[in-house]
Amino acid sequence: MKNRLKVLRAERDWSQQDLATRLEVSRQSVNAIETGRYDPSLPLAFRIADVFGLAIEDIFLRGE
Amino acid sequence: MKNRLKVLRAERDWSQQDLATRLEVSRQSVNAIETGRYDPSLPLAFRIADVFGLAIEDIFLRGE
DNA sequence: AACCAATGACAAACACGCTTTACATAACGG
DNA sequence: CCGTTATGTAAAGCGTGTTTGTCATTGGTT
Repeated sequence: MKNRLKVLRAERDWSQQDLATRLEVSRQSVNAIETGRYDPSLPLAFRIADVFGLAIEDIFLRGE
Repeated sequence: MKNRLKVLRAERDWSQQDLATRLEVSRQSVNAIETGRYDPSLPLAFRIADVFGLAIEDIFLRGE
């Protein structure tokens, strides 16, 4: 499942560690999700959406 | 994570098995999600949203 | 009463999400 | 050159998501 995390981080000038801290997950989790190695759980997806102030559908893309 | 699956099924008069078939998952998965025993994966949450023609945020509730 | 559909729940097994620890690389400022 | 920051990846371990199989209960039908 593709996502726009890298771009959204860049827009805010956040490192993977910055985002991980805000989400209260490990940096490796952010990296793994961002590089598509796995998808976040639904609760984590909600936290990600909250951190960026967007809907889940605006961050994670249905394609593939 | 609370959800509105039971109501959404009722509105459409679908059994848990009907929904499971549309989602291509087991009936037990639908039942477990519906009764709150666990949350679906993000890809499954997207399929659920698609089946009902709603946004994930309109089916799964942030509270608790 | 007997039957069947729908629902809820449990167990065992396997795949996946997420953790920590660790290592490697590239880019930057002293 | 050295130290620091950012990123990608890997292994081991734990908890969760999903499956198949099974059982019990409830409500409706015949």
